[in-house]
Amino acid sequence: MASQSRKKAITIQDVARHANASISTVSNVINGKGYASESKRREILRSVEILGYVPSASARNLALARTHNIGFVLRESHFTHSEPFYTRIFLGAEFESRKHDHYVLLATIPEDYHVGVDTPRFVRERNVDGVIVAGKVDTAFIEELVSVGLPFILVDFSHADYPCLSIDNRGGVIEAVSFLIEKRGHQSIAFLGADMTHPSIRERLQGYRIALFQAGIALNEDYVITLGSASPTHETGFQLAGQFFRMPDRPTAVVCVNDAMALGFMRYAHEHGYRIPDDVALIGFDDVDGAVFASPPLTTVRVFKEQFGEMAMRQLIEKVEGTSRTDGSFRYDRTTERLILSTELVVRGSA
Amino acid sequence: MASQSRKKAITIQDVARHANASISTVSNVINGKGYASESKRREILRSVEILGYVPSASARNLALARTHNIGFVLRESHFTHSEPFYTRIFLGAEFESRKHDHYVLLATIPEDYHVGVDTPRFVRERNVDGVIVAGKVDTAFIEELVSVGLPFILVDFSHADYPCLSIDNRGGVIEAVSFLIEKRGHQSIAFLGADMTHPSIRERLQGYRIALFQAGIALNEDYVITLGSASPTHETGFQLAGQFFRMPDRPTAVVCVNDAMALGFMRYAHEHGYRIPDDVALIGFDDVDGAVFASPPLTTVRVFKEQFGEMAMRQLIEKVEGTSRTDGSFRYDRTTERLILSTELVVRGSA
DNA sequence: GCAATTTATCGAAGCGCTTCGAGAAAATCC
DNA sequence: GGATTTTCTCGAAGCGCTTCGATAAATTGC
Repeated sequence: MASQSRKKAITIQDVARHANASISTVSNVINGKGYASESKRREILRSVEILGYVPSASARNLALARTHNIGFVLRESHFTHSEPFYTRIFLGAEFESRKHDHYVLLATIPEDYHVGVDTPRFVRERNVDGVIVAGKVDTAFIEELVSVGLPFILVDFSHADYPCLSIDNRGGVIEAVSFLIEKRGHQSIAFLGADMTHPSIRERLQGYRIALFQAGIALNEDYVITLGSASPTHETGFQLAGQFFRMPDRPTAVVCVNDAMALGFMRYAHEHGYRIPDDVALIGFDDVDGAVFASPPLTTVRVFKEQFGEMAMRQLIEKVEGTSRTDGSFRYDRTTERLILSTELVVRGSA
Repeated sequence: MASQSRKKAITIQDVARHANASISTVSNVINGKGYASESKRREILRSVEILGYVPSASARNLALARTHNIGFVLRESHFTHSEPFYTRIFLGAEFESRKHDHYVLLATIPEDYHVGVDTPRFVRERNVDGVIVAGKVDTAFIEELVSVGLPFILVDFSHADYPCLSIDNRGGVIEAVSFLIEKRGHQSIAFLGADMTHPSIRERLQGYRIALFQAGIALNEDYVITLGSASPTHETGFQLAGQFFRMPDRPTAVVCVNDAMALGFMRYAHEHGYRIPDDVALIGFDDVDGAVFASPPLTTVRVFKEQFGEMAMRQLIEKVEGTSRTDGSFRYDRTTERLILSTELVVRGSA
């Protein structure tokens, strides 16, 4: 039965005794440090093998002041069971961490963060070597990390002063809008958004403006339909859709700031007899799981969420380990330590 | 910048010095053990406050031989990025663990497990207090856990000899089939399945038989359409749908062993002009994310995945902590340490 | 051939915490 | 009031590992 008590494990002591060597020599051999004669080394390794010795993580952590754990922090509201965006970033990070022999510990923090009170346990207990901060969080938290001296990287939340990894929001929307203009011949395109103070969302709006500019289409501010304070949810999309369809001279295409809103928009359209993409072409952003199941399937800007998490983890671990490297899939700007992950336009039925 | 080196943290030493007490007294006060005069206690607590002391997790782990970590193990193939079932169980467990001040470490093991080689790092390094095993895994692994003496609980994989938490597969299917018979008036119902050696799947088939029996409907073995060796995937469902529709005297309703197959079945039906639920009523099992987006939305037996993980975590932590309790949402059988999580029939458009 | 290195090996001092006595002081008992 | 018992406080010994000298033996240099 599994209820039997924990077995007393083999320690380095046992190995030393068995190999007729000192503890320090065993340690050296295991970690490939210092000197050791071939004979001794062999003997020790053999003992390790025979006894099935594996160093205790706890002891090692204490001695080295290093845990091989990475913290992953996001806002409580971002980790609801229904919202898969950050969850998938988390999974990507988790996946990557294992390749590097690290574990990831998860923690959420409230929207209004209070230093000390809300500090994730693992940072207080020094149980992580670094932390990944996902999404928009209270800057107080970030400053706390800085003051504690814990390496970190921000994901999906750009901040001028700190290392961060963000989506190419601007580029993604530019691609979407350009697609509507060039491939689908739209000339009047609306932009639906919410929570307009969020950096990522501002960048998306910028992308919209830039794309129009590049195409030589004058910006009509009426076509930028937003609900500044609300969150960009399904519901908000539904609401703004109402506003959109009541416009006297409405655009022939819509770009939503994210898929949730696009799906809300779509629902409104369905319920009111408008046809997509015939009456209005629609493009979202994120490529959430539901996008492909919508009818018509939603054309959207895909964000590689798992890859996003993986990359963040890789970056962070490199920093923690003190090395630094780059691979082809992202741009690296040494000076500001910012990485930008590119997106991909997924053309489906809605546009 | 975040690249500054780690700050030297406050230790129990510092507190002792500051409070003019011994280390052991500080430790006692903090952990509410032993004796301490009110004055001393107050002074120590004050110092803790002032210095912002938090015990180091690593040191505590080493001293207590306890990590406050729980391992979560599943098969590699079960944690692919696209299959959300176990992922959600994991998330549920993760969520629950945080309530109990535990962290969860994840690991995957290959299908054909080799003791020693494939052993998750955290069990070898004694970095967890217990482990949750999700889904069907090689028994060699389970036996290894037993031999190491690490408490564990199996999730979604019933095994007579070990503590486990499983879905009420039988009951779920019984409810589905009974619904078809009683509420929808079906008299001939097919069962589509695959991987028939899997315990959970066998139980579902059992449920099918029982329900028919209860309704006094004779079992027609031709209506049990299975592909024993294959996995119950979308593709398999599609394939078996072909077989189903070619039957001369085909049933008016189908119960699939899971949603993936049901969805595959549905696709076949669509592509071949059969209408659901008019030509054939369809019920799945699992209630995956995509079920609600199908057209028509899939009627299915919902499994509360997050809750599943939560419950497993709670059970395990209780065991680890040495306590034991029950709450109303599940049946508890002391003797075999088995929990069965009930399901819920979600009636949507497909039946 | 003898000083200067390099190589081997080990003991001991931490890392930061818990816990087990032991010694004092205070409270309780008849 | 002296013997017990209870309360208080602390030093010291771990937990299992790394690492810093120290010592000794083997190599090297000229």
